[in-house]
Amino acid sequence: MIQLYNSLTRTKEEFVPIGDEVKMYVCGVTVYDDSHLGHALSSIVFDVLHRYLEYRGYRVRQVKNFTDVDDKIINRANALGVPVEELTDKYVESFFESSDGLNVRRAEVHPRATEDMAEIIGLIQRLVDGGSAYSSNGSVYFRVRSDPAYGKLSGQNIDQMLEATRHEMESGKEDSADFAMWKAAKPDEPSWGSPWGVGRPGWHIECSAMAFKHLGEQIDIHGGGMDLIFPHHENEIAQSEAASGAVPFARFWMHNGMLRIADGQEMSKSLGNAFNVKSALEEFSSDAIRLWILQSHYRTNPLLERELIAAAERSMRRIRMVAEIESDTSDGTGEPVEFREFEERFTAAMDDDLNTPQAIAAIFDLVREIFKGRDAGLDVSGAVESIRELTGVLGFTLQNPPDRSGISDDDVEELIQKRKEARDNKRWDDADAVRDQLIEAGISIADADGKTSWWRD
RNA sequence: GGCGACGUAGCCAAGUGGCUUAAGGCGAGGGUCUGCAAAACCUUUAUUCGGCGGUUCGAAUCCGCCCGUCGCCUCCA
Repeated sequence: MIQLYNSLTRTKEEFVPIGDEVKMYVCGVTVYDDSHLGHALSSIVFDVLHRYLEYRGYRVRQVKNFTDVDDKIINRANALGVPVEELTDKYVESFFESSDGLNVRRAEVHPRATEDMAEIIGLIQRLVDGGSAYSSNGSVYFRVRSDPAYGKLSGQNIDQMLEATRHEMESGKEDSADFAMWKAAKPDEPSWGSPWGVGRPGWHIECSAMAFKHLGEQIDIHGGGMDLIFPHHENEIAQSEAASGAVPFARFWMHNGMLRIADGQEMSKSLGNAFNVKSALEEFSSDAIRLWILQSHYRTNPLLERELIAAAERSMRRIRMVAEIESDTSDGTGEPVEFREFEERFTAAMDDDLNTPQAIAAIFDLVREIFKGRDAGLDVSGAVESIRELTGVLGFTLQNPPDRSGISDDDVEELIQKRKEARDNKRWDDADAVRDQLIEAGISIADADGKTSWWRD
């Protein structure tokens, strides 16, 4: 039984999909810049959920959107003097490059707001017709007080929220708590025709419209960062449920924690301290980044520090080495190493609200068993195969980290051969000189069973 | 002010009433192996879970207070 924490009820609940296929919507990114490790965190968490649900036998249809019309995009495009579409195309592509680099599987659908404009306008129309929204001066607002359940996700009360901050009453709003679903066009902005005049969609409505279009009016899982709980997801719930009458819009609301940066501040784009995914991938393997993230539970706030990713890179080495063992012991003469109990621990941990730290602990315990089994001459092939499968569920590639040494594989092999000759003739000083040369170049070597293995640090 | 999260070894981080006299990883010390290393394995590194009280046969886990850190309250994954 899979249990997931539902932000809506604030408890862990048994996960049972509504239909044959798990319908999962995850809030994607606004495409106006390269993605940073905070986006990577969210992508990796929901990628692992996607993979794990499939591992447990579910079919999954994941939708992850791109917000490609919004103030930040328009401002950035204007600042750069490029057309909005050119900017958004560039960063959609950049997002995919980063995701691919992190071995995040593509969602089944990656819709863009501007491509689903008909559905967005249609949904707004339904809300206007139903009385929960109203148009005013070419804009359309959601009438928040028409929804008695408003605030159920964030635990907020409308009046208390309004007390906290002084709001400029936007002209045309009935109530300052109301939010825009359609914004009347200003000069020089991208705009679309609508029953209320030319304009563009507000932020929240696109997710409701795209979820409806690509998944249906009631979905199993809706995910995103914790920072989206209010107002974004609160508004999505209000709109979606008001339009469809299907309650709840999403059975499970899942929210990943926010990255912490080293000085204790929350990472945020507005602080300008984003750690770019592509530059991280130049330094570390995707596995190291994933391990660093997945060694914390997804609802906590992982600490972003270079040294912690470097530590994860060292940890990955153990797993990679064990995953490469198979050929050495394929004769399988000894007793097989037991691995089922580790798989059971892995599954039990993952079933419990995706407890990846515990699942990873089970993997490391199995790694130790395999090394011990290998040294004792046991048959480790099944256990190694198990390691490959379990690490695959977590999206590890078991590929080496990026090469920063500047030395080719052939050169390394050649030097190792040279060292072997020296060792065969017991010219230890010569052999050690070669080893020092390799270490200097960022290559570590290990002699075992008459063979020398090597890896890049 | 409202809503919420957190404080576990040098560092990261699970565990949330007895199965744990606290997983796993990184780091560090000792040992086995090795020409020497490395890797691997063995072993040591929290009698204790921010502090003080309370509930209980029993608490890191529940309750209260206090100290400290952080997030959200209409930009944000």
